[in-house]
Amino acid sequence: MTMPTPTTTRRRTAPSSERRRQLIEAATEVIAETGLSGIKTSDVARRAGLSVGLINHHFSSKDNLLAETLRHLGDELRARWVRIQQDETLDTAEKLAAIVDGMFHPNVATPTKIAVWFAFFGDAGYRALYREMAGDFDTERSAAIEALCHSLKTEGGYDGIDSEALTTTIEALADGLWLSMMLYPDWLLPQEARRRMFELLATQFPRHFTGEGLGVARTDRLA
Amino acid sequence: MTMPTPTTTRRRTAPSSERRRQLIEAATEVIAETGLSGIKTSDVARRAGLSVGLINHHFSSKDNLLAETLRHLGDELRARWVRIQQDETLDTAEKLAAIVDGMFHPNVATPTKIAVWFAFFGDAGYRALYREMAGDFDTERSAAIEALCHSLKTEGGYDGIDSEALTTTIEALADGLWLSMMLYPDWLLPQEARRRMFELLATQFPRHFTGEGLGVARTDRLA
DNA sequence: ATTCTGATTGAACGAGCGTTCAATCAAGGT
DNA sequence: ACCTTGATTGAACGCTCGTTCAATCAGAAT
Repeated sequence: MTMPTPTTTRRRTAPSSERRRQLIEAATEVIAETGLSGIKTSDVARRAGLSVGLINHHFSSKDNLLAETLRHLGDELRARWVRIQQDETLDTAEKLAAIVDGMFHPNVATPTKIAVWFAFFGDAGYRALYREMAGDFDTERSAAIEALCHSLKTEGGYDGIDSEALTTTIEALADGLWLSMMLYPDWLLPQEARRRMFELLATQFPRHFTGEGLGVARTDRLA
Repeated sequence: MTMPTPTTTRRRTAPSSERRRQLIEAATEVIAETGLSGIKTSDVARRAGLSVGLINHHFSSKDNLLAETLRHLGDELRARWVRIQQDETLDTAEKLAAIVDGMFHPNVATPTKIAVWFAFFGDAGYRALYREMAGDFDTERSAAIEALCHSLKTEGGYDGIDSEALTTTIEALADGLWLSMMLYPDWLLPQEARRRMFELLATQFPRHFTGEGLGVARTDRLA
């Protein structure tokens, strides 16, 4: 029935979903390189190897393409997080460790993606969009981390822990480490940043964490 | 000699330095409101109550005005920091506390100013400019904090402190708290953020700090 | 008063860029 | 073969700014 694509010829048409993916990927790279203030539709099109008209055909406007780019980035992070949340085989400390690992995973904490996050954070014109798209996720994740801290406190018999305050600190430290990685990528590597996170956890939950990760010998099972 | 300015009439000319100040202030506000991607010379001029021509007269270009705006913000922070560094009456812990206080001082950690910092961080097109202008200061301050941590470690008899790692953590936490204050200003107030900083210090140097600030009863002497 | 200097204005200009759309093409259905 | 549908192209269009500059003005000096 369906003809196999002619082997050597590059297909000149593709389903909408693939073109959208290509354009979002190109937009991601261009935002990381030129910033939201400098991005041009012609640059994105050239990067994707497609014509400018396709942007408006598949996204109706440049602004919409940017919005979808942000949404795509958020979905990726959310999916990773949901997978952790729903994993019944993980105990409290393991979930917390998995969340932290997720934030500094090589597929997430790439220079390009971090730059795009901060581009949307940093530009007041797009910040409303960010809050609209990521705000719910931020608060959900916040609540989850707080619940985990609280469980660890009661289960582990830790006193004097303020779960809410600690959650703020954990998230802020993660954000700040991301910023450092972006500004001085040669000076702070994701691996090192991850260690700073676990050192913080180790000061609060010394019987569960070390600077390396989980205190109990256990390899990461999560991608 | 010099005529006193006519009392009720608003002066129609002013020295270059004052106009520059006015325009930088207006630019700061407009960047915070519209972002670097949305800023227009006409908006800045209107905000300052002056005409567009003056921007090019006093700054030669929009880009240059933005660069000077960033420089002005940096100078302010630097001045505060230098004053602390040179204050002979402060001991090690006091200096560290003063640096932290400086980062969350009401004149520094305003929503507007934080937004401008992140605007320059976040836009790849201006990030080179940021590094050029603030990079030296960043490394100087980093070195100073590390030296203070190291002193506190030896003077205070604290073991197992990695001054370099701790410095990274301190700075990253501060940056991350700034980000949280910007994204969710109603949820995280500077006062609260400051407390998170001192709680971190208290976990590392418990005989010198509490979550409130310096462990030894002592009011801030630094503005 | 007159002149000189530098500040100030804002309309006009022109480059840059997002968007449109008529024409073309690929591929599947009949 | 022919038709239909949807993808694709990129030149052309028009709007949005950043910049310029001739004209005006304020204030000081002579």
